[in-house]
Amino acid sequence: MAHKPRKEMIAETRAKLIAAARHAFATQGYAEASMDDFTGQAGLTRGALYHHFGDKKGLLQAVIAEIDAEMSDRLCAISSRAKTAWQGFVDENIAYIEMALEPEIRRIMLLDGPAVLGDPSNWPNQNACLRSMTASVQKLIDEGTIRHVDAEATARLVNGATLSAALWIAGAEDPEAASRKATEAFLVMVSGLLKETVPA
Amino acid sequence: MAHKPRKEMIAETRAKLIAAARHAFATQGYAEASMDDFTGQAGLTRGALYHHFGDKKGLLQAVIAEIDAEMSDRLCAISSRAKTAWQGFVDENIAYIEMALEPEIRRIMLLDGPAVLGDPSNWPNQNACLRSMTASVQKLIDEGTIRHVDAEATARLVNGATLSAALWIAGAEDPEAASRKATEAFLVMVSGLLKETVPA
DNA sequence: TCAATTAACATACGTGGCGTATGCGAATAA
DNA sequence: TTATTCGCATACGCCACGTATGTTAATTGA
Repeated sequence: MAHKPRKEMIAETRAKLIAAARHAFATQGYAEASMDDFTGQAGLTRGALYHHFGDKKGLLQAVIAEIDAEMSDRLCAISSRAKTAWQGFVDENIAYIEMALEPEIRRIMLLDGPAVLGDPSNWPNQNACLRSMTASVQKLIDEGTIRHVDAEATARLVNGATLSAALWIAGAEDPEAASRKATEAFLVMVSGLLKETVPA
Repeated sequence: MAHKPRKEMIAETRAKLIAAARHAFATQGYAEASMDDFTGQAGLTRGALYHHFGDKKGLLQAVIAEIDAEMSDRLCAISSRAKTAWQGFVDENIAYIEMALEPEIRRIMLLDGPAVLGDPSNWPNQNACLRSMTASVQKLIDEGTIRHVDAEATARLVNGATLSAALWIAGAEDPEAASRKATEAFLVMVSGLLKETVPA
């Protein structure tokens, strides 16, 4: 049985650490996740972790970068399927709410991430989600669908609204009902961005 | 020099612990704040802390309850000064953004609080801010100023938007400009809630 | 009024988690 | 071949948290 090439082994180690940490962070939370525990479950030790990621925060950054990329992919796929840019914008935000309902994303991206690394807007090379959302808004401005507002500020506002809605729904006694209410209220609110009355 | 009555001594101990923790949490963050350190600075030990608050989380809850009450007071004062309910609603949200720019509130209420205690909407007897915001929205619905949306969902959405805006502004290279952009975009967005075109 | 109990803390102890320093084998470079 | 770097494991010390155990003063109750 031939051994794998060295480069592959290293990449595999990194991947195993990220996967183990991702699972531990999602289920127990960042603070409660013991590095000894989840490195052990990956068949490694903290030595490998410190070598590759520097410290616990560094590993969290790597986990966040991975999840962020996945979220961005999913959002892009959704908005690209829409017939109009506006519908794509709306779909993207509804999808964001649904993603934020997934425990892993809520825990890591919305709760622990900001607390440990600071606000997402200061994360250097990730938050592809925000960039994608900003691009969508800019597109709507350029094609004249919505009013001439600042794209980045609007993207942040809308994103914060959906995020907050998701947290609310997740904790609600009746998530189904909360989801419907939130979606409806969201559509009404963002209709203020439109130049003319909402077409749909 | 007569000693103070017993009840007062106890209340004083609690107040000293909360004040010391509040300062430590705000400046160093919840995770980095050592209980030995800030109880010592208050002239006490961890024994007093565990007796009164159970554990570190319990103390954080007390700190959050205090700050939440202060924020609620400030917001109520602002909205009550406004000429119309809509103007009060807008003022309240602008004020919320400004409050969220204060490092103490950002750190404790917006970053560490949710990470440690879970989302604010699940906090039992606090988040008076949210209740006050919900009441404002309900009032606007009742008087026919805004469309018939769910008050709580709308309050959450709007609050999340302002929160996100504040975090963005705080981390922006040019906070002044960011603040102006965010405020303008906010006004445009929430105008979607109005039944008729924005009066101001 | 005088035990007995409880409240309000302080002290002491054990444990676990983190970071760093060190070691070691394998791969690469010289 | 030797030297050096790389990839990881092992070993150590420290600090912080939680708990168990005092200790003193106030309160109860008979």
